[in-house]
Amino acid sequence: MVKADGCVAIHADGGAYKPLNWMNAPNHVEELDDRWIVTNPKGEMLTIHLEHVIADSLHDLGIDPGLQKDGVEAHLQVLLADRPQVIEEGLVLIRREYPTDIGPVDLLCRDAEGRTVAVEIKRRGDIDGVEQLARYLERLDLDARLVPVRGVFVAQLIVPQAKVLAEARGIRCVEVDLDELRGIEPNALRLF
Amino acid sequence: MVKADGCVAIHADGGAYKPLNWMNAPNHVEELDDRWIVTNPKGEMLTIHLEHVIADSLHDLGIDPGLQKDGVEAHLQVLLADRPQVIEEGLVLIRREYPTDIGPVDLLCRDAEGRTVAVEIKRRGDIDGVEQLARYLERLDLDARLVPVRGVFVAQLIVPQAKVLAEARGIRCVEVDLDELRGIEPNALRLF
DNA sequence: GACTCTATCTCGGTA
DNA sequence: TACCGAGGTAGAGTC
Repeated sequence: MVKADGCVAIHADGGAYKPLNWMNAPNHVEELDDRWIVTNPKGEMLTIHLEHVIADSLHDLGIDPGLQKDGVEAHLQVLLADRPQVIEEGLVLIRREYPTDIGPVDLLCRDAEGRTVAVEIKRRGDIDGVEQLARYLERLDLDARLVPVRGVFVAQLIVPQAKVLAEARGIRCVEVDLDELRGIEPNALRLF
Repeated sequence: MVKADGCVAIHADGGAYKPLNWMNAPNHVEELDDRWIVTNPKGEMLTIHLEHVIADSLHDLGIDPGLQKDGVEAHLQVLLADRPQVIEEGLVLIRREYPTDIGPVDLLCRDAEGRTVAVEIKRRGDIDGVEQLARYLERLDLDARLVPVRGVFVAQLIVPQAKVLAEARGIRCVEVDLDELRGIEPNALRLF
């Protein structure tokens, strides 16, 4: 299996997920008739001899949408989508996971003055989260139906550097408390 | 990726060899139109929602030939095939990897008295290695051209239990030193 | 970016 | 079979 970044994995037809052998990106794959020669900048080399070719196909899978493992961010998103006024008085949800060509915006809303607001939600608000939101704003500003769009960066904790950067980009920062949010959840499941 | 044993791995198109998510065998894959539901006896469930199907192919890759990672046993075999007298004075190689219907014998030799000798080589000599050689001897004794065949069990280290079992089976044990063998190798590559 | 710590770890070795 | 230790660890979280 050769992935988009050029990494190579040789799998057995069973057992664990770990390949029999592999080469991580970055590397260079030279495809000859009877063998592939994979080399990397470290000077390592892997030669794969091809006995029989049963299938050989190539698919462009586009941009990796990324993986969301942590349920906290998703939970925050659900809670805030249900109660956007917690972020800002008068805020109304347009749609959750609003798609752009560089990925989905967590919440797209409209504020009390009818202006479009893009909300990025993180568990912990770091600089890269601000950058991400800034990129989304750039894309959204190309849409005449939405423009002008402003951004709100929401997290349980926002680090000082992220706050500074957000301010410089004209992005508002809001810190929310997950437990408090859960507390005002009307149909919250409770064990005790 | 679904392997022959039924295990399932969901890979991103880049990065590491580790899947984003997976289910090890044994498990059951229910393939519906828009999703796959993987369940295992432990009661775990993984649902894979299919947004787009770009490719879907199935290949029978036959029996897994297994993987040989450790070069030591192979190296020992090459060295000893070249110099069988190290195992026993007067020993002459008939052939390496001599095939039987239950697998190949590492070395088939003839001793000073013209008797056939089957040699099993291991890095570490355990009981199961002795058992393996005993099985080979049983098969070889069915061949009128070779009979009677005796066995020699060769390893860098032979554990006491294996020695006892070998003696009981009339199999001679020989411990060899790989470094010493390399030392007498005539064309050995040397860095110092 | 460097460091630390976990893992549905995986995998091999040994008693 | 069970335990123990290393890994081309990988990957996430933290500072």
